[in-house]
Amino acid sequence: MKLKSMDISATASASSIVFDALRKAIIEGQLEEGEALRQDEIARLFNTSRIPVREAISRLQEQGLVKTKRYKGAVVAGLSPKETEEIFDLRALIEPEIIRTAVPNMSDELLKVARQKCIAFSASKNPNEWGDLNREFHETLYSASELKFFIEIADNAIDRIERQVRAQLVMSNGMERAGREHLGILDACEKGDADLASKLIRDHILGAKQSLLQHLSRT
Amino acid sequence: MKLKSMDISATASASSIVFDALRKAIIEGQLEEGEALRQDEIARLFNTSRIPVREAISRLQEQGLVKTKRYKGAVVAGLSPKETEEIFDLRALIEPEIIRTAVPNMSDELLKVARQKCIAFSASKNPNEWGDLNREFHETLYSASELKFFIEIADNAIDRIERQVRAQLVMSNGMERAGREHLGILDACEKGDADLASKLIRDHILGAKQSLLQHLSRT
DNA sequence: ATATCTCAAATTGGATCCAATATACAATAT
DNA sequence: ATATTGTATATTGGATCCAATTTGAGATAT
Repeated sequence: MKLKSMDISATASASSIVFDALRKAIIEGQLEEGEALRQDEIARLFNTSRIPVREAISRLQEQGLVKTKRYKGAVVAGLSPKETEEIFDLRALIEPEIIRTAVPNMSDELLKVARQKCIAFSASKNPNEWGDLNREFHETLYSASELKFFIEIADNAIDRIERQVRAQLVMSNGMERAGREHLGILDACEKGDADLASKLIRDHILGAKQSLLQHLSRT
Repeated sequence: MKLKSMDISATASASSIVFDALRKAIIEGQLEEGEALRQDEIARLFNTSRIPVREAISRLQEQGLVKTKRYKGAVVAGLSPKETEEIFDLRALIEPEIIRTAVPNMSDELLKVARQKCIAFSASKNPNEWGDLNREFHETLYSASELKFFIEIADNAIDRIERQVRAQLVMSNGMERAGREHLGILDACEKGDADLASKLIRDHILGAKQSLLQHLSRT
């Protein structure tokens, strides 16, 4: 048998497609905070029935991306400044540990990919791309870690504040600073200095928190 | 109006009832690892249709309590020793922070309740009760913290290893040691020593991890 | 004019039905 | 006897229908 195999049973169900699409729309800010998710409307958009939509919404609720009330439906979840701060603090606790365990496992190949993301991030002129590349840079580094639950939690935490982080990147010097910090983190990883990388990630996250909270308090 | 009010709109939906019941059955070990969850069977048990059951299962999947495969259904999720270890490490990172912020907010009333749970835990002869009281003790203390996301994550982490922790409590001196450590933690909270309480919680969790991993490696 | 009370439309929650897939077992061929 | 194929049954995924609840516009009373 020379056929290239592929696991057909792993094909996506309607509900998972809807889930992925809604999640993306929420974290990218295409659906704004407080906006209602109409099951019927979404079902029509995806040319399916409301059943998969409801399953997707219940999963989003479990992830904290939407809030639902019985007989009233789901709305995109928002965060108070205090909640935003807590999410950043959570990241500042979790992600340094991820990096610390990831550094010893980083192959040259992975570091090369990370450097590409890093460069692409700093070079990009497209605000929509910034969020993607920023995230891809972090996730590339984290992927070398074996702490899958830590990564799961970091991913969810990032999901919840992604919209705000994207807004912050657009702020004056948000991009420039992030790009500089990314380079420092990458250097530490390349040198194999896990403690330094860990510390820099922490500073990077706490710095972003400060910057975002200031931004929020001014508006 | 002298009527004691109650939010009728907050009455539980069928899917949330099923979710709660399944979650409880899983973490208490009534459903064992790898066991299949048949939608039809569960629907009959709760005298409902499969729709709410499916929503409940998809939420359980998002919580990591079951694993599902398309067209094959859901089975109760298990953990490898390595995964178990990671969950404990996660707890050892998160819960000390929760306690640290909780201690300054603990009312006398709350401390009294915590002490009751603590005493009841040490006094109980019923293994099934141990798990409940152990958890209630921790959650009582944590409830004084305002870190709701941290608590959310700790709750989920505890959910995932609850079965194993219960098994561990039954082990020789598992109960006795836990009871002793609880007292130490409670004392620190009553004295208002947040740093000490935080450190003791960390030791408590890491000690439980060691004890459980030894138990696992011997069987 | 304002507040209260219908009542129809919109929306969600749940039940029932059909389609797609997996599984187990019998039938057949080698 | 073993391996393969066909087939019936069990089970899940999804569509459609009905019931329960909310919402908002208009009617009515004060």
